[in-house]
Amino acid sequence: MELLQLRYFHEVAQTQHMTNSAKRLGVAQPALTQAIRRLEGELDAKLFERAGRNIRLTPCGEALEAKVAPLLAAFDEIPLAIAQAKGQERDTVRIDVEAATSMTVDAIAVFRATVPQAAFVINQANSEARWDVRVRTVTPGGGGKPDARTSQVFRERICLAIPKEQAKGKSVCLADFADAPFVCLAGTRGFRGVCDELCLKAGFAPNVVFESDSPDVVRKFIALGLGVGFWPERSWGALEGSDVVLVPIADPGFARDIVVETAKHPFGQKAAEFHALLLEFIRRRMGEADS
Amino acid sequence: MELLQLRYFHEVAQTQHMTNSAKRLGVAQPALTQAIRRLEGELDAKLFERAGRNIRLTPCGEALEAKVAPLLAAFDEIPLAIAQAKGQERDTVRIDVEAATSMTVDAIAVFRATVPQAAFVINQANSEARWDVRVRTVTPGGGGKPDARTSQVFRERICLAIPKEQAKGKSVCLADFADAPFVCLAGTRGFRGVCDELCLKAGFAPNVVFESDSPDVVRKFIALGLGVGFWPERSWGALEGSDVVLVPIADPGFARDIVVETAKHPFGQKAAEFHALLLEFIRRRMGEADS
DNA sequence: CATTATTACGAATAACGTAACGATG
DNA sequence: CATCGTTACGTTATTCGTAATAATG
Repeated sequence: MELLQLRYFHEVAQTQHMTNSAKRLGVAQPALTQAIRRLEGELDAKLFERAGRNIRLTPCGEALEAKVAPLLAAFDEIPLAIAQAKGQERDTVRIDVEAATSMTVDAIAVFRATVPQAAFVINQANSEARWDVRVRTVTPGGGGKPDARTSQVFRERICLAIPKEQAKGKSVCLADFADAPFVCLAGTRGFRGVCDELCLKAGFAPNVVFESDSPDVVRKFIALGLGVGFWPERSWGALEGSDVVLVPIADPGFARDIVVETAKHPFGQKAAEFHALLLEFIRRRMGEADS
Repeated sequence: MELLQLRYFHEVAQTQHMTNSAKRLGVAQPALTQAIRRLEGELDAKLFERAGRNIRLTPCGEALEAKVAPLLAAFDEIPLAIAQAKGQERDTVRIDVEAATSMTVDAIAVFRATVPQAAFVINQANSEARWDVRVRTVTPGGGGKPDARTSQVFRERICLAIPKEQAKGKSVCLADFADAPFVCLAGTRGFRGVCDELCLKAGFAPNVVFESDSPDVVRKFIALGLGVGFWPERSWGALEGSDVVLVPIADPGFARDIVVETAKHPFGQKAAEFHALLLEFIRRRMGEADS
């Protein structure tokens, strides 16, 4: 049961005339007859019957025509739908955000104010899905391979958020917090993964008393003084609560790289524009930039 | 854009895996790749893109899948729909009724009481449409060719309906009604055609003062005594009104044949049963039967 | 006898399968 | 190096078109 046969059938069902339909279809009459015959054989039902010199739909043929007509119309819409999808895609930006979420959504808000017709599809660390722009975080020296893709790296220090009264100098040593309660993000990738990796290198094992997969919750716990926690210097914004301060860590290597990647080949015009804006946006907020 | 290509595409879109899909489809992997490539070429859009070792739907591919999936499901229903139509047709009787309408519908009522699941499709003298049973009327000797099809003929006299006081004998001569007002059916086929033909043969020209395409209206006019009119002896039933009588016509040839035909080949079981009942029904009402 | 649908047969097109290749983790 | 997708090429199968045949009014 091929699509061409059904198109032929539909045409003949409308005109109830082989010769005329053959002309309109641009094929020879025998080809039409054969195609109809094949269809009848596959469906095991007579679709037309002779009525004098002409032919006429059988009841089965009428049933088939009722089924087929709307389907063929739907098929003819497919190329249009594809073209629309292709056109729409030019204004769609697909983002895979694994870090720096708040900065990214802020950038999106700014972008949409400038380009209202832009559409966004945002996944969180779902590497299966397609993405035009991706924001990840890696350890500075570590396995973070910048990849063959165009990428841009911003480095920032990882600080420790501690109660104000414990802040004695310009920086702190982790060893002083061997027994302190830690509040951490949950999960293995992103910021948590970087912190775990760095602690491992420094030979330090934080006493994690509370975890959450929401940075906002972690922020609140730290702000309430319930524990200390790692905190990126800038990208997460200032900590609320006046009795908590952010101090650099004296131990070496406590920093992270935020990597902004763009898909290799095909990404729409608006994705490129957004990428440029996102880089500028992050650069301004971070105050420092490295490639 | 062939149906097979779309089936292949649908399968691959679901698994996002060429090799597995090829196995499930029972074709070689290269054939799958080629089919997808052809489809992409026709639609002028990339449908899949490489994601590492595997492949992934592009946005256009997702749009196509959304369009195609329900259509393929609908196509798979076609054979079932045809089978249903074929089965249902066994209990459907298609009738083309050009004469003896009241008797036919009475027969249908009787038949349905016996076989409730039977369905009827009734057209009035629409020879284009398909019919299993056909009821026509022809002049006895005339061009009415009983056809190669199985047919059954019932002959009845055509009488004249006249006011009772004018009825002087057992029959009347048309010449006596040369100036009488006639009430006739409109149209050229059926009973009217037979009457016109017979009058022409008899060298008689009725003075038609009123025509209607509805036998019921004609019946009323005659019953009210507004004119005289031709009336089949039995098949239209008795005339209402006690001051009108039905008298035979002395002029020769005033009769009509009611022809019941059955379609040559394919008509369902119930159509055959109804045909038998209709013949018996008419035979009983007419009192006389000829083949 | 003119028109319409069907059958027969040769030719062209397109799909498939095997094998070799390229890419990727 | 093992797996997956792609390209190359020879083979097979299906479909189409021309011509001849049958049926119908």
